[in-house]
Amino acid sequence: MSNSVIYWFRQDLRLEDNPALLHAAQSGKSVIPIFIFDPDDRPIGMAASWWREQSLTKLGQALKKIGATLNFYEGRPLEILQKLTGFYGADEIVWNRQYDGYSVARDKEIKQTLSDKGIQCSSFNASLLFEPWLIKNKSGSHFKVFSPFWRQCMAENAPESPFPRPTKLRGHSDTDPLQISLPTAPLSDDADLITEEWTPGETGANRQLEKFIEEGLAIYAEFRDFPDRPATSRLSPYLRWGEISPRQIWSKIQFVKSHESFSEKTITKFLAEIGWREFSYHLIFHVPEMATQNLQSSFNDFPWERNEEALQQWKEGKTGYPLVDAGMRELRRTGYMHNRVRMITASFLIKHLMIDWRAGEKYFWDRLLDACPANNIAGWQWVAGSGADAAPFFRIFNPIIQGEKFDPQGAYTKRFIPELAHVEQKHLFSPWKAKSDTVGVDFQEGGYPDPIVEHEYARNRALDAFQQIRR
DNA sequence: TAGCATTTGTG
DNA sequence: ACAAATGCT
Repeated sequence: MSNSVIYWFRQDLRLEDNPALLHAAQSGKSVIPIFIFDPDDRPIGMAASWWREQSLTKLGQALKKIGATLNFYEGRPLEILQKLTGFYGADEIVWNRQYDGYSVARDKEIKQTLSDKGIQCSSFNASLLFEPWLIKNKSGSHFKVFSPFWRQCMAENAPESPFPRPTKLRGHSDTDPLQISLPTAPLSDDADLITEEWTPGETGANRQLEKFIEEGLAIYAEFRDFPDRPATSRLSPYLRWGEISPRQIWSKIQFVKSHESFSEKTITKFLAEIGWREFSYHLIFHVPEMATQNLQSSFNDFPWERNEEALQQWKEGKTGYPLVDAGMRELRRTGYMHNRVRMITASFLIKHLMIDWRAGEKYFWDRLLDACPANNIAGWQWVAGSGADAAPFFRIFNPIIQGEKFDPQGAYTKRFIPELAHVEQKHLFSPWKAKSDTVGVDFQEGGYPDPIVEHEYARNRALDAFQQIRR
């Protein structure tokens, strides 16, 4: 009586555009939707855990409405799946693919082991517009540079349309003894702003996309780099857990493009950012070692500084560079950081403090709501210049100029650094110059710090280091 | 193969 | 204007 199918949720916490779930629903079998807390997965941080708990709760409710119950487990997926197929007499397991090294290896082992025992394992693409193995350059290998990669993607057939949400699932009335209840993931007190502007879950994701199209898309190309402007999509945490898919975003944007009057430029620019996400997954799939190793091996000789004190000051937003500190404090309090500021804070850690990008990557991973196994790694390597498009001094951001350029009113900076609320704009990004004036900045013990490193000195030191590792 | 591209800063 | 290296066609 093999008439049930196990649906394994991972990073696809939605019902719509979910090919594996649709496949399960259409099989006619009873569906057992499960989520497994895998102890071998890279541990996620507090904010991300909170998000996942919220999202899983919503998912469970949505599944209930269409007739199925979401079950939770903790342990090695292979063992759990093996036991569950036995318990439920399931002859099939379905899931949507992941692309990082650990997941690929794990899923492959599961597929092999269980297929040998007569369990059919089917996987689907639910989180990318283009499968990484389908995009190749003229010499037949994977792209290492974004622009030609995305150009090639755009030359491919348009991505598939989103799959419809299943309207009814045949549930299963039995329960098994392995189940656990969904662990709660509370937030600490200093993360007070995290819950303010987010609604995790599929409904929240779709609302966020609507909101972005209404309020952000038109000004996206012009203002996406201004952290005080509501011009970015803020879809990253939803994309992280698959509460919305790139296909859904793509299709919605195509619809809007043909029905409303957005400029070609702003739409192209936004879709290219979805493209950067695709590119990150493409890279991590083809070069899984990049999670811990420099893409460019010459970087293995880079003279990184070991400086725990500076690393800590960076983490706490106490470097003395207002825009860097504002970004790091935004991250600490909200679990989010604006994209432009991510590049600036990352650049500061790597170039100004000469601290290994992996230390920064880990901290972002631990703190970000949207910490993504592909984007976080690729983003840090991009800033480090340890990838194929290395261009070191193209990417030593001047934190003072960046502030003046992208936070010209100082609203973003002052929001997260109240100590600087009364500094006049011309000194906001170099407040040490205002010291002699009576501008009301407290530089005393516990007040706003002096720069922990001088910009010009740091820039030259970094350039020398890059010179050292040149072949 | 030579030209193009490449989320910038400095003088 | 110039600071460089690499991938790509």
